[in-house]
Amino acid sequence: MKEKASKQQPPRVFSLLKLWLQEHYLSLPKRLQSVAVYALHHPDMMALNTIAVISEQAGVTPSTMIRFAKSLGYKGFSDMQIVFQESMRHMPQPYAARIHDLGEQMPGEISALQRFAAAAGNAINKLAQTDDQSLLQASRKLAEAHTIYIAGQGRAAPVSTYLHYLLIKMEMQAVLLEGMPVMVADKARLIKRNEVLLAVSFSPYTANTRELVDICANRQVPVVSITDSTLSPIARRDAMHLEVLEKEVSGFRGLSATMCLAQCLAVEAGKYHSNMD
Amino acid sequence: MKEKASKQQPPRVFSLLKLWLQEHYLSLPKRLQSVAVYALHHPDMMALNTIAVISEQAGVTPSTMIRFAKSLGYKGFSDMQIVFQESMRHMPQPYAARIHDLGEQMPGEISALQRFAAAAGNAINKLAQTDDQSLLQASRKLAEAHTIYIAGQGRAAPVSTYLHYLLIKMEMQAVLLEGMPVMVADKARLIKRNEVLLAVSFSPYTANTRELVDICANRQVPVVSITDSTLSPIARRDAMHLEVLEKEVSGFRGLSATMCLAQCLAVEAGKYHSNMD
DNA sequence: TTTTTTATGGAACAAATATTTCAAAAATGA
DNA sequence: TCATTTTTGAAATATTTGTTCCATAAAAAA
Repeated sequence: MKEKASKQQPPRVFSLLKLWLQEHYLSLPKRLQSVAVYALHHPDMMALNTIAVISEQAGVTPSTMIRFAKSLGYKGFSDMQIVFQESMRHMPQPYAARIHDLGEQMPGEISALQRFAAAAGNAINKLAQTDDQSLLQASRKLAEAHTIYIAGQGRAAPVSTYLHYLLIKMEMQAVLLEGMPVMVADKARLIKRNEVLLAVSFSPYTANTRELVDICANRQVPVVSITDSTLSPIARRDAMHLEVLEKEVSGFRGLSATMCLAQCLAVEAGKYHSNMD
Repeated sequence: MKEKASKQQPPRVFSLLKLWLQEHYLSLPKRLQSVAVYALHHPDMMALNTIAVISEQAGVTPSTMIRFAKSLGYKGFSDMQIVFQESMRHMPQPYAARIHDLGEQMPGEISALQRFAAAAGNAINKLAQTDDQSLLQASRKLAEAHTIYIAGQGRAAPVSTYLHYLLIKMEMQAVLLEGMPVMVADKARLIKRNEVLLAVSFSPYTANTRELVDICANRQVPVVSITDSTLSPIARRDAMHLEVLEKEVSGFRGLSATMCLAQCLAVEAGKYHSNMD
């Protein structure tokens, strides 16, 4: 080994790397210092680009970049880059990072509750970052409708139950479509154009809910949907769709972010509605 | 050019790419469809990893990955990956930090969605900080029961629906107590001591659910409850109660943290249960 | 100053990664 | 059904990218 690598294990999380740099900054060679400054100021570059462009941006040679990584104890540049990449992955999701750090401190067991909570928090954060436009449009659509018919089965059932509860509380006309598939389909055929279907469906998309959407779309009844992907067969048929994606934990997807979205949709709709009278 | 690349310029921002996929999804070959699904569900992977690991995760061959990129009109995979990377770079977390803050409601123009998301995030954070002990005890209690009877009305209804869904999926015997109050009370009187009542109730506590708890407690049937306060009349009667408190936004309490707790409870119970057979 | 150590940049090298090619399989249409 | 087109996976290839090596320059110690 030529490079005087620090004997200790290199930091595997960005927050620790930062700390290390702050401490040892002064004792680093000139070029390595400028790399350190650059790395702390442009972590996204460090995560996403190749040595060639990073070193060029930082004003050093590729060799220096690798020396930098090795002087921290990493196996090479690529090894260090992983740390930056992970930090990006978690950046918009502070919960995951926290859990990750927690795991370092107490390598034993992270409680199930915390894993679930982290996943829920992530999903909610992602949701908060999405654009409101479609949400506002959708809620206006609901507010304008004479009656709102709500459909959703399986994992989506709790969501439709909640939407129904909220809309009723907001003094809006809402009907929960439940019961035998055939009867529900018949009911759906009676929905008028000044009413609206609010469909909730997640992968794997229940044929039943899909059918309802088709029925309404064909009859030019407005459809608002909540799904987990723009690729869902539901989303493709309607004008207005809202998207939430929950991560799987222990084989099950949560509903935390979805419920948040539902609440927001219903309350916004209620606001519009009350302003109309 | 072998690949029938779409003649138009490929989308250079992620949001447009999403739109494009949504439109053309159906006309894509099978494998390309699965790549599309994967790409939309794991944009971070697409941005940070190499073809080899991405394609492996997505369950396709590297070739398919490149074909996918080309079919969108990109020069190759790398060209497309840039779009994913950019989307990561620009993913600001304007309110993610704020979500973390407790109870701080900044004035100015914060969208409704973000206010709701913040409240949900707070509730989940609080939940994650609570002790697991009672959760673990409760889930064990559920796992040991022959049948789980679930009760919850009004705002609690979506929670019981979800719990029912989850427990059934975990291959446990679960019955949702719904319908006319009188009949439900009659059913409750038939619950045996080796079964359990899982009651969900929030303030203002519905007389109905409270009655069920009383019936069971008097007959020495175990009761597990989810409520929003240890002072709730439900909690006082049973041995095992779990607490979640959601903050009110625009006059309505959310259910995000509650759903998270429900999921955790059910999955943990399922784990115990499957270990018992 | 001279000697020794350390730091630096560029070129050669090795490893990995993306891309292309081609034959086989599947799907489609007659 | 058979012929034709499209789709697919595996291997070969080309390219990019990271790493190592070494000569030179700078700094530190003598």
